[in-house]
Amino acid sequence: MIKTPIQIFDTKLRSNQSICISNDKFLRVYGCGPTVYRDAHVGNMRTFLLADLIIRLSKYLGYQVKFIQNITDVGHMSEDFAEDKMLAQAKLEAKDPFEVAKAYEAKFHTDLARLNIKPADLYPKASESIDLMLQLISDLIENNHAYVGEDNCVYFAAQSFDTYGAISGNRLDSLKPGHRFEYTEDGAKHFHADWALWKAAAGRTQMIWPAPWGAGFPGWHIECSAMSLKFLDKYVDLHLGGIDLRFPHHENERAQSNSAIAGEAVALWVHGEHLLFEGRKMSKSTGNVVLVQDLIDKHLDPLALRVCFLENRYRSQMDLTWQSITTANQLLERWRSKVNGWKSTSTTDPQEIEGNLQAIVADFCNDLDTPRAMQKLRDIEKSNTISDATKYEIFSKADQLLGLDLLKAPAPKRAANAQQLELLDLRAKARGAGDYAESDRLRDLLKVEGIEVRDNSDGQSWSWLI
RNA sequence: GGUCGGAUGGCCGAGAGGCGAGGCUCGGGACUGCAAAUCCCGCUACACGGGUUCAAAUCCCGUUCCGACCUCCA
Repeated sequence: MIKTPIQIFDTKLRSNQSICISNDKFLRVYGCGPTVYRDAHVGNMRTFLLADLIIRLSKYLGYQVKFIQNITDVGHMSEDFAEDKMLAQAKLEAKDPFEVAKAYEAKFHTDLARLNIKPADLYPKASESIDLMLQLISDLIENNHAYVGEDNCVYFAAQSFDTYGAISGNRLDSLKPGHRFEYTEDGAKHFHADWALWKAAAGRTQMIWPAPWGAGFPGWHIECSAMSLKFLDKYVDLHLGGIDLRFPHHENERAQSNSAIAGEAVALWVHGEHLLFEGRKMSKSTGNVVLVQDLIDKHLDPLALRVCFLENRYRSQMDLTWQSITTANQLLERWRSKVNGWKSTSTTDPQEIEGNLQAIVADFCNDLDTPRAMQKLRDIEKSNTISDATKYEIFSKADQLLGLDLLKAPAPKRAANAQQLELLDLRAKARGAGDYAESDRLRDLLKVEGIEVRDNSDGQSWSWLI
């Protein structure tokens, strides 16, 4: 057991815990991935960034990591059968459900790359892990944690698992149904809190598989148990996901996994808080869903999002706004421009570099206190005592953790069109001739075009307004 | 009803017993033909009521308000 210096808040124990490498070889990380029935929005990305930050930090400290993230392409059900998300979307797009899943999965990977989120070692798909799940379900029936209902569905017996509720704090007897949902007793479950491991096909014809209990498809929670136990060799050092998954998903997953191996299957449960957009929960019905592509469409660097996320602790709910994104974009541009300017000048101060990096790493190790690390970088940026070359070294090394491409040259400017160039030229001439009334008029016209003109000692320059 | 979190200046947000984080906005100044950018200066806050302490935004007790989850969700 290797105890790393990384401390992270464990939802189950409600306190910071050290991340440990239980097999002495590599950190075993499992993260709940997307259900690929729609585009992943920026809120999803925040959760995926959480895994990236921990993995970058671990690797920076010299540890090996094995990271598994599932792709849910089947079985993520609504209560209502007819509304399986995959199938509903497939119907909407008039495509084969697997085709739909494939398309959204590809987009998911694209968005991760845009945010410099490094890929997992493996992305197992639920649809390709049916055998694993069948085996696990059989094992659970075998050791009396699950039963086949009269409806040919297989249910997990919640009461067979002693510490059910340890993650969320819910107690089985308090989980009385009926507050938010009208609970209808379907008769097949022995207990209201039991959940389906295997759903009988009933009338369904797509995305179903044969099973000992009859054709059907897996429940949502079972895939994460099956995959994490299989691909991480029956023990997870760190399990990640969004806060909403704390209950019931992770509670159920824990019950399944622990029951299967007759022990604790996950050392630490870590949850990322949700994101609001302009003060409200991001949702289709509110109409405020923001995608990574939307940033690109607005000519913003997707990494500006990363800046926003880094400036807020992963464990606090944050409100994202276009204002905060554009501000972050400006910071990114400023840093890149400065970092490039700091390069290849003066001498470095190895002690200064080491001290600052250690302090930044210490912030990361302290439950990913990225806002504090960002602040340290702002201080270093402004310091009068640290040499430029030293600043360059600090920023370039810190970027291994931040993932902001700080060494990249500032974004090349989009070219203006012929008419805009003409206006710029006219303005330069008017100003050169001392015709300020005309040059100001042209500056206003250019502003309408989204161009901001600046006058410098050596003439005019311009940039796009965001 | 149960569970988990919150409440800090105009706004956003750190801090977790004693030194007013920082960012954004705004106001003043330098620079500028004017702007912009940049730099300098300014803006003294911790929901409420008790308590502990030499000292409380921070700890304790109580209250109010807000959000999330409760078998959809990152």
